[in-house]
Amino acid sequence: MLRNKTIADPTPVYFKLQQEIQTKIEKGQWTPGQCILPERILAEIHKVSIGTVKKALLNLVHKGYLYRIQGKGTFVAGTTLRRESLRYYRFLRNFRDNEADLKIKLLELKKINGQQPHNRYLKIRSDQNLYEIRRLFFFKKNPIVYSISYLPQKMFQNLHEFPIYLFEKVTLYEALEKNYAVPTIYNHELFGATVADAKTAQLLQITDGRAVLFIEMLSFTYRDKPYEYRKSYCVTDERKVFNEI
Amino acid sequence: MLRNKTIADPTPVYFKLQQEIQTKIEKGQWTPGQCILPERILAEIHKVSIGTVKKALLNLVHKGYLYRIQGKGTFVAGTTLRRESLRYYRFLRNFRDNEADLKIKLLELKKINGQQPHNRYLKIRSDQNLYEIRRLFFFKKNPIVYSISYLPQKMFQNLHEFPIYLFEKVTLYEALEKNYAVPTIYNHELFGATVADAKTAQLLQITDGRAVLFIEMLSFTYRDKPYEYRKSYCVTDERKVFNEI
DNA sequence: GCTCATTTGTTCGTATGTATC
DNA sequence: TGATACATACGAACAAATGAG
Repeated sequence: MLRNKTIADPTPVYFKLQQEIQTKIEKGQWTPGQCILPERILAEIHKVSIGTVKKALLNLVHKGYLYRIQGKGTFVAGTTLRRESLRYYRFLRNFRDNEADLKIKLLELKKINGQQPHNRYLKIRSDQNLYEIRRLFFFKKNPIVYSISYLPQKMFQNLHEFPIYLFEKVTLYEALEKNYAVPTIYNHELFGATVADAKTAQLLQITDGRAVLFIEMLSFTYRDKPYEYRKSYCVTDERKVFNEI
Repeated sequence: MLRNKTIADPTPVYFKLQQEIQTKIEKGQWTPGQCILPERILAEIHKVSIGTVKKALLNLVHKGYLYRIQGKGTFVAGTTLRRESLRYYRFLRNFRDNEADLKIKLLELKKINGQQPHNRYLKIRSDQNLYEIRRLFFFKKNPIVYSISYLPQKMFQNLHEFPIYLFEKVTLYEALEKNYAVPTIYNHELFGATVADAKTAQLLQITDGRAVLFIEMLSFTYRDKPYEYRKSYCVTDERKVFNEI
């Protein structure tokens, strides 16, 4: 057992181990915060050297699946750790402004029939039904964002049975990660300017026909699976949407 | 010479080597595309093991400063390699659309006095002068973006002496990287919706007072030094600005 | 506060595989 | 084919952080 590699399979040993662990995390068999087996044990089990185990684990640290604490152990990471490369909106007046603290109000959560282009974006059949979540975000009592989210019912069963505060106290992605083990890996966004329609203008307390920022967002979880399509209308006179690349 | 570490300096050897190489690249002593010394030689020079050199080099590969080709060598990377974590705008109609190919027209390049908030954003004194670059971006003969860039004169001396095509054939960041060795490391952006003023509306060939997407961008090079402040006005009825996070 | 077992972090050295020219 | 350079893998030793007793 000096060499686990054969001529037929050029896949490095560390890579196989790395993939094995990644899969366990993606399937939810190893959950965020959990301490995994120490290097030494993993090396014994897989009959490889410590160095090989180290390489596999460090690669997964780089990819954001694990984090390590010297003297304590190796742990499964949650979305928050990967969030340094995943930025959600912040609202600023200018580049030196402090971040605005937003309050969330849930307007409506209901089941709706599948529709286009939503289902196409979510990569589900057109007859699959959706959850529709309408929310209003406030900055100091003033509404500044109105958003409508669409999620596959099949993926988030019984979402309507959760208490309302779940959607008002934490961001949607935090709620979904906790309750459905669906971490956000990356987002796609489209930015545009549009004119507020009557309903949106009323909700955002602006005059009908004013220019608002329109953002379409598609959020992806593991294996490039889209799980949320969201449309947002933002009042940007005072505060603009901030993005750090 | 068994251990290079002393009690007084707990900084790992690989980290010092890593920083040394990174500095050489940042200062332009080692330029993009250049092949650096092989592992073995670096190990001899610094009197460390191959493994330690490897660790330093692999970290810099991960940070985007180097790339390695088995059997050939280790090379200094250009901005393009780091660009996977640095996205510039793309224009799409929807999430499944193909990217639009834009043509650039330089409207004006002139020296102007320093002004606020520009100089503050660029972290330069208020008496330092600027270059102002006005450009128009076309998609199939139709203007869709009007942008005004501000750069520190001191940092880009003789920029006005470059031929016009430099600003029309390649993106501004490519031109700056090539001619001034100023690679883009990250951007900050502010998105908003606004109403086109008379001049902007005329340039973008839209009716006065229509909603346009307004983007403010601050670009940073090494050591968190801002080098460009840009304001862009985008027509987004057909195509929206795409962002991949 | 101290000791000690555990765990990760760093460094070394060696051998072999594989890609490039 | 051979020389060179990077990639993988092994094993060993010690440093440094953690937490329990």
